Amino acid sequence: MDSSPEQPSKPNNSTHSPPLPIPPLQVQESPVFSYISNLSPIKPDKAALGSQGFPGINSPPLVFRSPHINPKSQPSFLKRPQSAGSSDAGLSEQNESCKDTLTVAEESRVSSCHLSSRLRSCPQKEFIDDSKPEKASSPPVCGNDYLTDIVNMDGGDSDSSANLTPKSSDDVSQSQHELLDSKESAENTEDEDDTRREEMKMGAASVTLEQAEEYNLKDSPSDLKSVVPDQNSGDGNGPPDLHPRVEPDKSVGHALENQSGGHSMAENAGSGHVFEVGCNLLSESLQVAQDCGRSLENAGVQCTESLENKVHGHCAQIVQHQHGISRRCLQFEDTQGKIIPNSGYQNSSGSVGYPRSPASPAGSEVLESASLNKPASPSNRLLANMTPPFFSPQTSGNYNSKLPKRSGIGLHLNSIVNSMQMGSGAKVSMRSAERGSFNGLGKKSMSITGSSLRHNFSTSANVEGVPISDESRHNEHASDAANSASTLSPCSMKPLYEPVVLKPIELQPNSSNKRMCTSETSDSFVDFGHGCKRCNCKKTKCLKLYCDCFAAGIYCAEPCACQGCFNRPEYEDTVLETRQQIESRNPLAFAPKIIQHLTEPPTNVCAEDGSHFTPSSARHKRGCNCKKSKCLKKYCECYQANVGCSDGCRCEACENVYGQKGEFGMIKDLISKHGEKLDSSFGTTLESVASKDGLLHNELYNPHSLTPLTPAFQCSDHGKGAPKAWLSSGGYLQSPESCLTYLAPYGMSPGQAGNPDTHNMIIEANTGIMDLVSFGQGIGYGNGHTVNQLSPRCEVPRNDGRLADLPDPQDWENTSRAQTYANHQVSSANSLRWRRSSTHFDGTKPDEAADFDGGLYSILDDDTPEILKETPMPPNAIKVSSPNKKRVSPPHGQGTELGSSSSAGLRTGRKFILQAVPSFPPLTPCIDSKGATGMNNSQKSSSGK
DNA sequence: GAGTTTGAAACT
DNA sequence: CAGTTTCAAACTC
Repeated sequence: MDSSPEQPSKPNNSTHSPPLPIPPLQVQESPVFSYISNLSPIKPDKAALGSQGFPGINSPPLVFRSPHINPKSQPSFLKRPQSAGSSDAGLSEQNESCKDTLTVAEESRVSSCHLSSRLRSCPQKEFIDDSKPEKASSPPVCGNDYLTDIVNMDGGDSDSSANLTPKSSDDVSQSQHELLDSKESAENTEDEDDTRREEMKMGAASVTLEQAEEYNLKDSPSDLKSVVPDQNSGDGNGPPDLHPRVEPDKSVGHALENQSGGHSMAENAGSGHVFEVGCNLLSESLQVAQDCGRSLENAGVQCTESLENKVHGHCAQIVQHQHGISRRCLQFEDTQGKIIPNSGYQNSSGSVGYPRSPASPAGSEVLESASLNKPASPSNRLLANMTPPFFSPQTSGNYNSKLPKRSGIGLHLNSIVNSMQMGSGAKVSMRSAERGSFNGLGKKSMSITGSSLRHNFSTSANVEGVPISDESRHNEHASDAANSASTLSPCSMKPLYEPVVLKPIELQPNSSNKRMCTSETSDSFVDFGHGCKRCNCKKTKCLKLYCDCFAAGIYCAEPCACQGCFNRPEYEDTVLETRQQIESRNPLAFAPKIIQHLTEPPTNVCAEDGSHFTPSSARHKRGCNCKKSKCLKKYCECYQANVGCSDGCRCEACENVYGQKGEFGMIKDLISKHGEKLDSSFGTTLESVASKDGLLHNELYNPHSLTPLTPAFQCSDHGKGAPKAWLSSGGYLQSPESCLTYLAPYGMSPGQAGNPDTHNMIIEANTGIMDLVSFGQGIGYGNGHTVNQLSPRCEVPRNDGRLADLPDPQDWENTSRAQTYANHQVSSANSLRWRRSSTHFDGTKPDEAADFDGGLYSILDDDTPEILKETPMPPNAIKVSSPNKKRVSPPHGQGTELGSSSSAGLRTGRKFILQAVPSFPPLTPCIDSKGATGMNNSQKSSSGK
């Protein structure tokens, strides 16, 4: 702050001894860097290294390419996972073994195995982090542990959890023990299994199992889809459609890895899905296991004990791997003290790119989400309470491992991580969190997380820290961008963080989560760092948006070839001031440029490249202005982000392979149509729902919901392919602008909790449309809610389909308060930002925004929030048909509430959310079956309440 | 590696 | 708000 806005100039003038003695290395190495690197939009390629996040800076990273880094990193990620488990192979084997072993008698075990395997895949990566932080203790059972944790967490809340966990947990525990005992035997058994497999020609059986799984998955509501997509995306296998994921284990693991590495963003979006999916998977897994068992039986497969043993052994091994990973993570944390999270971050970034980009966005998100789930940890529990709905068993099921990790993640880490998602940032955040330093601790770390994080954290802290974590992350990211400059005051940061941070568990988990990524990423991380591309600024001192590092909210690091760089921790004040100045001019300046609308399922094909990324889901906020590149070169931001061009783009001769201008319009139309329907349906439902404050609160406050949502978005984005998109998506979600973070909680939690299904429905059904609608609704309230609403979390659907997932009323209250608080803060801060953003979008092109994607964008962005707040619903929004908007903003006069008070906003948001839920079902039909399923759940929840 | 092209960011 | 300039990345050679 010392530096007044002018300071930026200082750098210029003052020579720039930019790099002062500050050992760039430290910085770079510092978690912050990793975090930054991840976050930094900067090219993921090399970026990771030294980037450090700005204290106040948001997580612009989303927008950035950093995610791309993933590609490079991906390998590392992949390696990690692999390494972790070599686990992948192990998993696959395990899976197979599980199949083999699936003998009827052990269906339960099998289920656990499947779950574990699935989880494992994810977990391994994620787990690592989580496990670390939380504890290596959770040892073995990886997935199981997670499950157990989750179960515990969920406690009585989640029925599904109860259902799932019990078996899984028990089985797992047993199997784990057995496995552990028989580790040695396990290897042998593996071989045996293989032979037996061959002998048995399990093919059929396996096929049946897979089919069953797939079937289950497919059947499973949107969650499954979401999950599947994510995974797929992650793997790259991705069945074009949603479910590609039949291969739960590997796919998940890969997805996670990949996501973390490159797809993170897309996957993040997916991650949200993942959570849901995870939940679904859990339930499904159980079913699948049963089915498999049946099928196997039918097939005449005979599972010998040896097979079982083998399976268990595999599981145990996996677990061990995880543990090992976790240990590593823990060690890192312990030794480094969480510093390392960077690695995770990077990974994530890599994945996501970041997050989200998303870090492995997906992975990171997943991890984060997992961490959320982790609630097991003390703080986590709070989260758990919150999370249950989201993470509840279901999620745990698949992602248990993942989730659990997160549990620990707690708020800060998560938030940080999220912000970092993209990468290194997480580490930084972690450090800061641990240090409690946001206040003062490493500027870097603080800087990295930036204000956004702080805000988020603060909110989270207020909230109790628990729930927010994940959400906070997203929020943070989102908010970060907005807040980054202004809000960031460290002071706020401290308080917020400390509370949250203090919670060791959470932090660790977070860290772990990140780390998981990091741990995995760590390896990759290094790669990233090296590979990361950094800025090469010569005249801007790296204090302008020209600088990718700066734009990404990262400090420049060694990899950078910049000259006279002031974008260094040493010049934190200057950096912050500059940021603020820029934000003052353009609140969205640091916001993610790419927004994922819903999540498209992973149509994306190749996650890795992101080339196939589902452009449809993500779009560039402002749109490109290409005239000569035809949007076929990296000159085009849209193309660079692996997203399609939208109506908002002013490009000429657009040939964007990810999607050309016109395409988006169709979506709008659909949305508008659907919107109308939704509106009508919502109207009734919403009102009815609205009455149910509890739900609303839950949704709003449900932190879990928050995080999940964002992830989903992220995932949806590019997945792997597009770093920026990723980031953007992830960031987007998170980005303050997106409001998602804040809103996300709303939409996500409440709505999700209540309507997870609906969300899914929505998302799946109309990815684009749905988003809009949901956004509109969400926006109305909270702004970002829309995102959340959209977020897959909704999908997460509790197995129960119950809204009940929502934390206990008390918790909710607390959370709600916290959220409200956060909301206020956020809203206040964000509101401005959002408004700004909206002005941006809207302002710059109000019409456009409304019209085309803008609508979406606006919605997604913060526009909606503004709208909601101020009411002036953009015509578009209305057009969009988001009934919510119409009703919400203007009519009820709630507008004031929405705008002003978080509570009001929440209420409205709740209403919206609820409405959204009901409405979706109708819509869904068009969209996807999934949506329908989701609807059912959501409806149930809504109706039930 | 140097130079050109490109489009965003910044400025007027 | 539009137009111009500046900037750094992307691209080409």
